[in-house]
Amino acid sequence: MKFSNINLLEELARPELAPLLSAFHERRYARQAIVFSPQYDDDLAEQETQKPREDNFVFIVKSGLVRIYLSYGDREFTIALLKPGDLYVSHSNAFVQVLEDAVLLLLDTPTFNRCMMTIPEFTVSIVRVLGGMLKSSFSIIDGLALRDVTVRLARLLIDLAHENDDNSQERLIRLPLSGEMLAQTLGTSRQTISTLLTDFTRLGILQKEQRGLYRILDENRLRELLH
Amino acid sequence: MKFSNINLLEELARPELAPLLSAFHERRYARQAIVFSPQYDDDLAEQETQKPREDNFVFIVKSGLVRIYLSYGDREFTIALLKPGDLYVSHSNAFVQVLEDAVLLLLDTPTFNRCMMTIPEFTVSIVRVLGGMLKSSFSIIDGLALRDVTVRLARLLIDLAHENDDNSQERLIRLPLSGEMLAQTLGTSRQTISTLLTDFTRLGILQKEQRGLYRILDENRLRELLH
DNA sequence: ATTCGTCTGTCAGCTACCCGACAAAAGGAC
DNA sequence: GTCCTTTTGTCGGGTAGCTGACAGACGAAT
Repeated sequence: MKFSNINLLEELARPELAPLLSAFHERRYARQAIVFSPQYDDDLAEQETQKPREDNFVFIVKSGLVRIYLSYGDREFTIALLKPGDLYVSHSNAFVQVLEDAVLLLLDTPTFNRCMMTIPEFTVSIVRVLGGMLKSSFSIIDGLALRDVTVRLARLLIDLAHENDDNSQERLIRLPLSGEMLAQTLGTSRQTISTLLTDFTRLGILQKEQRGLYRILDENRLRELLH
Repeated sequence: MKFSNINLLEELARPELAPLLSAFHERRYARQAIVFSPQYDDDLAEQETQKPREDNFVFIVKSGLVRIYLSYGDREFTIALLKPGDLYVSHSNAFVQVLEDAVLLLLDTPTFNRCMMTIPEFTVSIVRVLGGMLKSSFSIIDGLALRDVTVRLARLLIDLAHENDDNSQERLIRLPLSGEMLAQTLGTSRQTISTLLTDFTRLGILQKEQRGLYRILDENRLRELLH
């Protein structure tokens, strides 16, 4: 769901990275805007013989919410949601969409490559971000290949509960997306998410406060679902 | 299946990277050896509060075949097979196992971090490798979340056919793993792989030459299965 | 307050694939 | 050649989850 804990806005606020920050171009996008749409080719084997893409890009979310997702026909799978401070490096055929009005700091590829050679601190940050993206991707693969939807949903709920640590006494979870969008994040259908949330409620693990807002009544039992 | 096209052995052969090459320690492993076994904790939410792992590591495969995989109970999912020249940076709870006697060039974390700050060429190579790993991971996620097993197998076969470009007239595919291991790479069961290979054979797409060796009779029809 | 569009819960039929099991085939060791 | 282990192909029953559909709930706009 989220790629990395590194806040690039804080990193770029450091004085030695000031020239780098000035190289980014600020751009505004309205909600639902598709920032990046890959030239998707179903024939994956041909990718090896294609020229390297010249329109790779890097951006940092300054404000808003951005979704990284894969798409095939009418099916979509959300890989990550990016919040302010998050950086994304495009290396694949993933779509980029703004879910809430956003401001992005964009960096063109030649500048990106030059900065990597001349500003080691930046490059190390990029490595850390890529490492976080990789770890998150492995976790997604683990969920899809080795677990079932119940575990994936339980994981999401626990993650969300911990993101709202200021509500730690209440254990309230505000689902950041509609059921349909959550389903796309967990690789399942909206109906299954609805069914499972109802199951968790009947089991006394959750209590629905209102649409999209749940209270965790028994976190230990939620954690038991992880096994 | 494979992470990146970058051959680090060739990269490290460049004169300016000689000090870096000398920092690697050479280590031998017998087939089946587990090189790295994570302290796997089922409770993923706790990972945010854990100390950073001190035993992250980097290695380059000098010879042999190495498998990167995830494991849960008796289920396993293979993320990648590394061949000579491939580099792996551990950032997650993946296992590392030697499938064929291997020689690895290992780099400890402090040296790794120091070299990243002092040798920009190395850092850029790391970024490119991580980018390749990420792209490959996205492709795996795409296959697991948005496609079915037929597509995943067809992709694998096409990839393998293109890796053996020296046999381009023959379109012979030597499966590098047993049916069971292939199933673990595609997130399915051995029986399903067997059934699908038989289906492809009955459809006139493949012809079985011997165990583990197939000829592609109709590559266009194999590619049609990708849609 | 009303209307409309989106979201949600539920249902029943369907399906892609799993799983345990067994027999046959294949390859390697002796 | 024999023996043993691993691999492979096949079968039939079972299941996690999908899918289309419908009605109700909810929130925003007017």
